[in-house]
This record gives sequence, C-alpha cells and structure tokens, in this order.
Amino acid sequence: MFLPAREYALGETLRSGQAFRWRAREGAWEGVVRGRWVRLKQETEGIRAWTASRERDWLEDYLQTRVEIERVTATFPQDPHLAGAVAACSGLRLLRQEPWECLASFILSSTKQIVQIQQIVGLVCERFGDRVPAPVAAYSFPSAERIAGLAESDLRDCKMGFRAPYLKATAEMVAAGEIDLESLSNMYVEQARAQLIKCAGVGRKIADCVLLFAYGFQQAFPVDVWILRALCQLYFPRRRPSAKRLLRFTQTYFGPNAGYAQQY
DNA sequence: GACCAGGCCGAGC
DNA sequence: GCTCGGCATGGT
Repeated sequence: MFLPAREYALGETLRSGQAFRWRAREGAWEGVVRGRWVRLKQETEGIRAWTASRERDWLEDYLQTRVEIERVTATFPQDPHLAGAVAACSGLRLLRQEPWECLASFILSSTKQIVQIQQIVGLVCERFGDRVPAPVAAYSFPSAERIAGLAESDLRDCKMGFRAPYLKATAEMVAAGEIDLESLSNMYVEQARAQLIKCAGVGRKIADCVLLFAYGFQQAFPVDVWILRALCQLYFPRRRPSAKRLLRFTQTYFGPNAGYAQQY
C-alpha cells in the first residue's frame, strides 16, 4: 500500500532513537508494529509499505503521516539553534508507538547506548515474543503478562543487567492492572506522568519518553544527558542552571510542541 | 585497566 | 529538598 506524506524523512525518523526495532535491508526498513510485520520504503510523494494487513489506519497512526510538519515547526520559538536543527533534520517525525512496548523499551534504555538497547530489545522479542507472519523471521514484542511470568534470570540473559528487576516489576504491575496504560491517553499530562513514575525503573526522563513517543503528549520534553548538555551549552553558556530552572525553561520556552523541538 | 553509556533508586545530609 | 554511589554489560 502507499501512504501519502509530504516532508517525511523516514530513515531519520526510524533511527532517531525513539524506536529500537527497525532494521535497514536492501534500501528499505523492516520492523514489527503492534504485532504486524511491515517493510517500508521512502518515495518522493510518501511511503510505500508491504505488509500482510490490508488495513492502513494502524500504520498511518504509527508513522503519523497525516501530521503537517510545517505547522508543528511553525510553533517553535525564533531561535538560530532550533532553526539549524530544523534545517538539518527536515522531515523528522515523532512516531506513535504502542505504550507497553515503548515503556518496556525505555526501561531498558538507561545508561545504554542505542545499539545496545536495540540488541537487548531484539533478544527479548526473539526469545519471548511470538512469531508473526513475515517473509523473514519476525517477532512481536512480548506482552506484559508474558514478561511478568518469566524468571528474572531469563531477562538477565538478554543482557539487560540491573534493569531486569525493573522490567519484571513493571510488567507485573501492568499485568495485574495496577496501572492501566490504556487510560493514560484520557488524562492530563501531569496525571499520566505520575502514573508512569509509579512503575519500577521509571523516573521523569523515561516517563516523558513514553508520554511523547507512545501517547503523543507534545508538551513532554525528555531530558537525557545529551539534551542536558545541549541546553546548557546553547541557552545557558557559562552558567550553571539548577535542575528546577532548567525544567521550567523546557516547559515554557519551546511552546506547545516542545517535544518535537526536543527531538529536532 | 580506566572510563563511559538516551537513569533510577536509596541513603545520607 | 539535594547530592552521590551503586547498579550490569559492552565498547573504546
């Protein structure tokens, strides 16, 4: 099928560190979205997709192809740093991922480099996910129930180290219904963030990643070590802003689409 | 061998 | 309230 999309940088989007399961193969991108294998290829007027399903809503939703990116970047503050970033990454989008996979993946992300996160997530899917229909071996992301039922050692064997008990505890909370991931989309952002932070291994940064990459809360602004360095260098040169001051800056300066600004 | 990587948690001020 | 060490694992 074909998804029309203007100004969409597929490759940049899929390897921008928001999702960890895409692989480049023969000039296309292969991955699994909500249990469906799909192969994507950039074309001038949009994105070509090969997949078993004939429906398209799930893929348009995931890729956010209907978002008019110029309307988003137009809300950014006038600022040479941001203008440079927009020019350098034109067409970059935020995806709309499945919440559980996003939450679990970012629990596994702490103090790991992206290649290693990809490796860990890949192992988890291969070992505990289900095979999905595809021309190559492909697996779904294992459900919270599935992970909750595993031994911590099974998880550690996927090279996730000290993150294993966090992932297991969070999977147990989700499986037991102590946190309802579905319901978060109907909440205010602060309320949804407080829910996520109840999970083991989830603090402000990981919560904001999930709010932004899975739920589309565009005000969420994940501050990782790299963003922190960039903010200090670009906006607070030769000063030492407190964490509180810096947080307030991210929540006011960048406007209603701060999360997009962060990604750029 | 030392140091660091898309943090979080718990202890000690 | 804030700061700081510890936490696995793999790569420079």
